[in-house]
Amino acid sequence: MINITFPDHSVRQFESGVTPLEIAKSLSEGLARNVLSAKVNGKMWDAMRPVNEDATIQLFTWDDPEGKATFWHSSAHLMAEAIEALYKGVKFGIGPAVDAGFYYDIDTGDITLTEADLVAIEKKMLVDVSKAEALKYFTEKGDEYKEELISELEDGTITYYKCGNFTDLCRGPHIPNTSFIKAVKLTSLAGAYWRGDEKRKQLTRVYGITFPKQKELEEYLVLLEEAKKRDHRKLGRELELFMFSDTVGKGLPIWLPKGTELRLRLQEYLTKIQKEYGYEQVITPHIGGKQLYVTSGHWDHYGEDSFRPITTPEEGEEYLLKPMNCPHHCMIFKWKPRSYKDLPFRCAEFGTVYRYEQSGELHGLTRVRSFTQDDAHIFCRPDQVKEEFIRVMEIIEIIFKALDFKNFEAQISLRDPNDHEKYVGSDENWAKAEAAIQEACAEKGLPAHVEYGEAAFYGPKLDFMVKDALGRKWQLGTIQVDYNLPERFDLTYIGADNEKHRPVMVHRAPFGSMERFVAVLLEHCAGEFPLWLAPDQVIILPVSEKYLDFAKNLQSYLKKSDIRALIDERNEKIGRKIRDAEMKKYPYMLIVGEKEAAENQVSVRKHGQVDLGTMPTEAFAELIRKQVEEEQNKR
RNA sequence: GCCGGUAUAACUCAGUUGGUAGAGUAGCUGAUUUGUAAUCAGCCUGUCGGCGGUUCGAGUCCGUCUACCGGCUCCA
Repeated sequence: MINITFPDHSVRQFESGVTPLEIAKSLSEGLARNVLSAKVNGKMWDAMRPVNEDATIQLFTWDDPEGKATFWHSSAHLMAEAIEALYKGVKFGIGPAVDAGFYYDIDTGDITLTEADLVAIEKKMLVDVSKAEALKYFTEKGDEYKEELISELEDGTITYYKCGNFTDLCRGPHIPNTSFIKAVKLTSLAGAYWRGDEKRKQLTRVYGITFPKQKELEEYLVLLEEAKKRDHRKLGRELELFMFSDTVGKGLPIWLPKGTELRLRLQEYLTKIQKEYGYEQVITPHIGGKQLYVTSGHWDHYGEDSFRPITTPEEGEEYLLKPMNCPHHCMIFKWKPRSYKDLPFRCAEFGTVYRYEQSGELHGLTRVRSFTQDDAHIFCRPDQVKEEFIRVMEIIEIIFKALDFKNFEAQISLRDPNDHEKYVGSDENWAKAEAAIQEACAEKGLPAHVEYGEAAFYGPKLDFMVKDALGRKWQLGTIQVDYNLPERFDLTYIGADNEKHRPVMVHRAPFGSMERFVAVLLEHCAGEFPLWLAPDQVIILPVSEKYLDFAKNLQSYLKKSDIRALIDERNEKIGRKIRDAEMKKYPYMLIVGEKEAAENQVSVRKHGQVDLGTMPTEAFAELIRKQVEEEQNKR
């Protein structure tokens, strides 16, 4: 007999060799019907795999993320089996579960899969299946991808699965029976490099998702449609915030008047906070001499993947569109001798930069070739680094709070421990910089996960990652500790000992870029901006043309009170004006007719709500002022 | 850059097996003067993404380029 410990710490005895499924059955028939996989002593486990020793056990169903992962992983195998049956001679790479569904990377040889094939595969998948074992199979079959994976596994740890006629090398676990899978949707086809290496062969990746009930698939598809409605590219056009033009060039966003209004509000807000935090604003040119980037190391690292240098016609001098602001700011630091008493020097700029992003990477406002960073560089003494770092974290905290960004992930981006070639600077400096970030996070109590290989070439970063409407992760805010650029630019300050010392740089951008931030903000609020940011805060709706004069007086009064108001002057009925104003998501509607004009009042209607009643115009202006103040002070 | 897909009016989309393009919305004009989510009538709108080819004839078939969409790779 063995002792099985459950998550509630209760212990029960079972025969050695008992399976999780049998354990579930002893608890309840219903549970047994729904168990997909288990965790035994911390290891993922098949529901039908015997347990031979004392163990703690967790049982997973569709309601657990682990259960879903098992379900989808098995679905990937089911799909592979269907593909193998339909297309002879295809070879299989990997087929894992992902956040929403699964994929399988496949070498299809001479065959090109198209979307029509996906339907055929879906059908085939829902026919039959079972499970068993085998191994030399892959060599005999000549599947070099699986062979490579096998060769890296320790002997005795290899498990593999057979699914109908399809046999796979796999760590499992799998669901007890593929009849659990009742609904299949293969969602997309894509190329994917084998093992993520661009130099190796590109396989065909098939994405899909499955469910235990047809209804759940339908609900998922509806949810997807809803998410697409929040797409910032769609909302950006509908709300007239920004545009692109093939003639201007791809990846070069153009901010329309309403989008500019929104962006300026964000910039104003951050500028105010930065003043409180001792920043000084600067402005630098959009181009810089090539030598600047040779010195910084950027030319070495990105020169080939940048816009080509601009040259002067007579002298042939080379200038680069600036891809970042730090070298310019270093020159500002160098401009005059600095004393230890002057530090930290916090140099801020909304700096527009230009980067040659691969054409396939461009994506709405989130990945562009020209964007404006809410950039700043803090030049400080080594003993000030941690405090300065924490003060930047505070600024990011204030901003994320003001905008209700709750679901961000903090990521500590460190060097790739296996590839120091990619980075500049001494190990000693890197160690200091990486330690500073980790200490600051610990001190601030910020939960952050470490990601290796994600550092900038000159230093480690703390990145704030946020997901968009479709679950894609984007880096917004970033703070970077840099011991290297001060050395490369030979920056110095005079210390209390009257000797020269090397300052440390902190690069930071709370929004990241105005473009990406606005994109993610748009998707988060689905275009319903908080009042303080809305390009148009109030729309005045005259009941008929007779009240246009009153509406115009009201508008100029509101504008004097620093409230952004417009008038729907169309010759339409009030119901129509309200409907259109609702669809444009204006935060407030003011309905004015005979009664209001006579008494200098306004009837207030808030977006998404009903009639809020009538109030004097002064009272309304005060209400707006108060709400804006509250929204900006959620510290 | 790579793989797959898409491209028809300002927007959202129809357009059979090749026979020279249509709807709704928006816009414009007029009537109506409106009280909390669509008033009515009329009018206008296109190099069918560009270029080339097949054909008596191409929005439709083929090639190519461009842009966009979904991924991969990259992201100072």
